[in-house]
Amino acid sequence: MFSKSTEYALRAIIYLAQKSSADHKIGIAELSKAIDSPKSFTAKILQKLTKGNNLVSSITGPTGGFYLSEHAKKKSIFHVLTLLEDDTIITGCILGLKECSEINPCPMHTQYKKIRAQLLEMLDHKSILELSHEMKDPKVVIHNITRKIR
Amino acid sequence: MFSKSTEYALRAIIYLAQKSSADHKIGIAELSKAIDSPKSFTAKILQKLTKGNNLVSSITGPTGGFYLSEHAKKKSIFHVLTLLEDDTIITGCILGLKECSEINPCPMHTQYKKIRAQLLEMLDHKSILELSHEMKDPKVVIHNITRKIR
DNA sequence: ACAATTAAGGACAAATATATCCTTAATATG
DNA sequence: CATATTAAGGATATATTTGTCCTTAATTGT
Repeated sequence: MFSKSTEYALRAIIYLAQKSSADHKIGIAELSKAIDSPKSFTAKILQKLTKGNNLVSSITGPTGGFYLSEHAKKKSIFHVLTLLEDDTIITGCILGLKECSEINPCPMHTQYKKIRAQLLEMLDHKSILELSHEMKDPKVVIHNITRKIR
Repeated sequence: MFSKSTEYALRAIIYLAQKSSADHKIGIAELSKAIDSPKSFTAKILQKLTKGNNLVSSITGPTGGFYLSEHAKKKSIFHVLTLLEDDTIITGCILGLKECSEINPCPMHTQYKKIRAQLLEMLDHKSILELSHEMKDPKVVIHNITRKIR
């Protein structure tokens, strides 16, 4: 479905939405451990999201780290996807045809467009913050676990 | 959504379902042109689908080529996916978590499982043949076109 | 000013996906 | 049998994704 990069990004963002704020920043060590992702690689991805796209905020030095502004927490998952230029799932043809459209659809177009609409709904309807609230339930996880919490 | 390999495979299969039979085989040249895919690469993918998985049939020599048996045409798109070992879309977590399940769901699990069910329905409900019938409509395309057919 | 801490950024390494080319094997037809 | 045609298969090339490592810059607290 998504690339590893996108998966790590989404997990990171959801974790940051839940745990971080301007006066409680999260270091890459804690973050990558919490979401079970490769540290340096995740750092790169976060860099991308801080750069021009001020989705993620970051501060260097002691007590520094990453956090999401309250404004950023209101953005949708879909918004994050667009920053990583990975929205082919929503805009592209399921068979990879460039010209597939209402006028000249591929054989799966009619069926797939319904699912695509729901995918977009799922990705764009809730904010990152709302989504992170799922994690108030202790059963809900954002990392690969060994023992299951019931 | 799918890898290039899978996209080519699905387009090829749909084309073969429509155009081929045991006594009308399609050569790789015609096929790759018809579905607008790299010839040799597509040949490799078809090889995979002929090997143990007798989904695609092939005959070498003059009048040879690829075709789908009537039995194969009754298989679903999802069946093709499983042969290419690419069914993570159906079985995997949208955030890439290994342990994501009903017991320990990721924050998107509940929403995504509905969409996943519909994806599976789309991929598994119709046969390749039924799907290829869509192409009886001249507007429907399986390749990248330059001029649009209305 | 100094030392410690943390993200930024560059360089590189490894793995995987995508693609091409050439030779070989099979088979139909004259 | 000879020739032409077609897929099979191996070797290799290229691109992209994923991942690591090391140095630099920024910032904090002493």
